[in-house]
Amino acid sequence: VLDAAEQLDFAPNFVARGLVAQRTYLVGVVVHDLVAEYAAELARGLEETAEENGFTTVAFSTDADARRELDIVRRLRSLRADAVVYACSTACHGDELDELIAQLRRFEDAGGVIVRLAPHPSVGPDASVSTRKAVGLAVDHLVGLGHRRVGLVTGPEGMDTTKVLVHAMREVMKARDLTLAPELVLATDGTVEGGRAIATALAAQRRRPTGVVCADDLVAIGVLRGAHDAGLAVPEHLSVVGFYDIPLAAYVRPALTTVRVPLRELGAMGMQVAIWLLGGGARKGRLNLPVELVVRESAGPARARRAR
Amino acid sequence: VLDAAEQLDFAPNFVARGLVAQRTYLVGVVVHDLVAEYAAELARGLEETAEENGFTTVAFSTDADARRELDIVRRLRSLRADAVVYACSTACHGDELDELIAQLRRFEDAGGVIVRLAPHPSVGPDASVSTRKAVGLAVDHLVGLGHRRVGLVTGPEGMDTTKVLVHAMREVMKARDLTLAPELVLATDGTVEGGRAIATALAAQRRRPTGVVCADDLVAIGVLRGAHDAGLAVPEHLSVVGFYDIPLAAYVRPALTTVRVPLRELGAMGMQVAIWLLGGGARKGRLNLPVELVVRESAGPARARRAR
DNA sequence: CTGAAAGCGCTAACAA
DNA sequence: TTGTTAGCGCTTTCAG
Repeated sequence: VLDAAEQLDFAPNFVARGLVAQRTYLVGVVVHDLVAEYAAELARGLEETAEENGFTTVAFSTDADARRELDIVRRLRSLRADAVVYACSTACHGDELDELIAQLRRFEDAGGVIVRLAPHPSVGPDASVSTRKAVGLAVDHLVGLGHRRVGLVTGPEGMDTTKVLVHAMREVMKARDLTLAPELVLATDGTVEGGRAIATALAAQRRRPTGVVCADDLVAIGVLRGAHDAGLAVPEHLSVVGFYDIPLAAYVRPALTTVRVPLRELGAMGMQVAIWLLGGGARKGRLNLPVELVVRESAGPARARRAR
Repeated sequence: VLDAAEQLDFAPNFVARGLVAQRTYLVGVVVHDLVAEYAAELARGLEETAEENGFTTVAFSTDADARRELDIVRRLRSLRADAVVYACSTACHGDELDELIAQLRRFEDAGGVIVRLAPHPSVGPDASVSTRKAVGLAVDHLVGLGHRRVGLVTGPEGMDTTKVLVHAMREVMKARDLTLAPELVLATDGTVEGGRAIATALAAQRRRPTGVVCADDLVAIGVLRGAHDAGLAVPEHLSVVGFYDIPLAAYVRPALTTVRVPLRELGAMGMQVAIWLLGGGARKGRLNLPVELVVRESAGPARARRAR
């Protein structure tokens, strides 16, 4: 019998197995946008360790849209995914947030495991990096280069990640006897285009920062482009520091100085936590992965600017 | 009863439904690397229309590795995915290719649907763009700018996509009374770094092309960087044309002149074909989506070069 | 038109 | 050890 099975190259039906075992070996991965390189890196890290452990990942993009986000949890519930790992913060507010929390609770009540790689409503991440440390690295680099007026280019206002970032930046600046004036917090929609637009706006400003740290490398690349188009030389007139160190960061011009986040490892970590929890393990405290400054070309010494 | 269900926000068990319906509503998506922006765009296109039709996509990256590729088909068979759409050509050769074909046949024998968005062993794609037309657009642009020695930067040798590309280029050049000399076919591993490396090599060459068309935008961005580092100005000393028009193409410097492929639409198309086939529809001929040249900054007029 | 029963492919518990 | 059976949550069929 077994020989026959082998000969036919029999592949056991995971669906049926899942039905009886009450385990589908499916784990959902939710990101804002799979097209963003850092999200894809994270997804790959998740996929790799999932695969090594017999799990299959199913990725969903929310597009930072609350409705989509809600739909996704429903689908995950329908699929009876064993776990879901959130690689992005939520876009839900008010009623939608309540709804999301309710759905998530139902998911957990049904035995589902949730792990967070980003801040989520009233819950910190299970694994992440210290935003404070990362921002500290960026600011120290800039300050070391003589910058005193340093700004922060953020993603969408209202997102938890943005709030955490702004807060960390404020703290870090304060610790260095610098202040993050309100006009130094530059909000964007979190896209490359948003970065480009903010750089254009910056170029027209009289008292602009001499250096900025960006919420992520994509936005930073947009800033690079916008600055160039507006005749603002990087790093001579504006220093920019990115976040994540995506594969392309070393290839743009000027090459991006950025704070490296070990995205693959973070994904791997997240999946390990999910598997551990699925195996009945207790939730441990937050795991922090190390960050590291990667010095390239986009940040340089501050130059005295004369009044126009 | 229904009221109670609604109140409990009941989510039907897709797994169980799949068991009886012999439909899992799962469709596999296989790409070389989800981190590559064009692959992610394609995946998003697939995901979107899948979702609209009640299907869920499960993405897998092969890393252009034959073993992984084989594993993926097995998993897909185990999962009883309704369909699989190949967004990349195969990395299998010889025995592995035979094995792959056998696995694929078993998948189909079990009622699975396969759709191809890239050339596959002895089978053309179900939906794609005309490589010839795309290459023609690129070459015509370069020729129109006065280039006569134009090279081709390819992905890995041996891949079907590479073969198709080289063949198309040869045809196109011939039709313009130009020849694609062997030394004008520059093979890379298909990564950004590969592009950078080839540009470095090019810079050291005496009789190098004045313009190159690249297998994809990522490689092209690598070329941009490598050329710059080697003191080769783009487009003054070297014109480069990319392929796909990924979101970042407009933001690198110089902004990439490229042949736009409607990746989202292609993904949507692919999923529609899969759904059509799943519904018992007959396989139609190959669907071709339009390509379009996007002129930006990386290709410029050819300049007479004096012998060194 | 509503309600009971059979069965999808597997696993786990039990019987031989 | 090996073989049999019940049942996972649904859908579909058939009887009421």
